[in-house]
Amino acid sequence: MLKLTRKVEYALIALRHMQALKPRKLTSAKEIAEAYGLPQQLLAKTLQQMARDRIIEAVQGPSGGYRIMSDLDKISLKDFFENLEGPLGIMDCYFDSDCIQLGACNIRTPIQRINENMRDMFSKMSLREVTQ
Amino acid sequence: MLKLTRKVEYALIALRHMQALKPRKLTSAKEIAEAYGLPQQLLAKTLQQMARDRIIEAVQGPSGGYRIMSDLDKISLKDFFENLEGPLGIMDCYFDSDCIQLGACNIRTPIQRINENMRDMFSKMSLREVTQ
DNA sequence: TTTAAATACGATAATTTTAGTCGTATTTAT
DNA sequence: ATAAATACGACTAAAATTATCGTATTTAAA
Repeated sequence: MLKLTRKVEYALIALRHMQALKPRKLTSAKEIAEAYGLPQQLLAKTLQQMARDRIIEAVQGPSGGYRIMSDLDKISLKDFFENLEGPLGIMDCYFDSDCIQLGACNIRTPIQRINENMRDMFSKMSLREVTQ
Repeated sequence: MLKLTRKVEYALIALRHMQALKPRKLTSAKEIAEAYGLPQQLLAKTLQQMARDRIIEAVQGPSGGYRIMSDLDKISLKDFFENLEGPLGIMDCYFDSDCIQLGACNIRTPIQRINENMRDMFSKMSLREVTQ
């Protein structure tokens, strides 16, 4: 429980892999997928999303690939998680609010408190701390 | 993401409901289900599990029901969550360990660090804080 | 002592979410 | 031109979650 998805897992593995390379050196989705036994296409999508978020840079064409672009110290785990998977919280009544009751619900406030604690905690951890 | 399940949600709603009652007053699964529009049977299972964990006490027979039994101050959210849903962590390679790679995996240590932070955070919050 | 209202709980069905694949387009070094 | 890479929407498969069903047990009260 309180699990995050494979997308995040693959993203972390890829970032850690890239960080071990010489700066500016490119690596491809194929390379990473083979090195860690990950599904290449799914990994590729994750890399593409990180590229959109400008965490990594994509270079197209043969001998293209990806490389780290941002300063990972400056990215919080909270932002990283939320970029990949949307808002971070233990229940989603705060985001899609299609919950019928709301009126009757007696745990909105406490849940909000937990969410804040969690977001706060992940705001204070940098992506670097995890990938280094 | 990082969501917890309905079981926990229903448990919190029920606890909060019980806490608003006079001490030792019983309330039934049916009563709670109707008050908050929850599926009665699923709620009942959750209550039964809490009863096994001795957070609440079950009284059988007609005019039976449940009432709070423990001092909610003394129960951490971590224990509460884990009783209901098993070990708390953002990935489960630490629990079922049927992960094929392990050797190749490069994020075990960082993930462990995140898990520890999270468990630590929930260890420091009491169930009472959430239900009061 | 029968009845009815409650808990107890394993098994199964339905639903939703997550994970993974496919197909095709685009880019670009060689 | 070709081939190797990224880009990405649509779709399928698998897994996890949520909900229901059926039946047993307990026990207060008529």
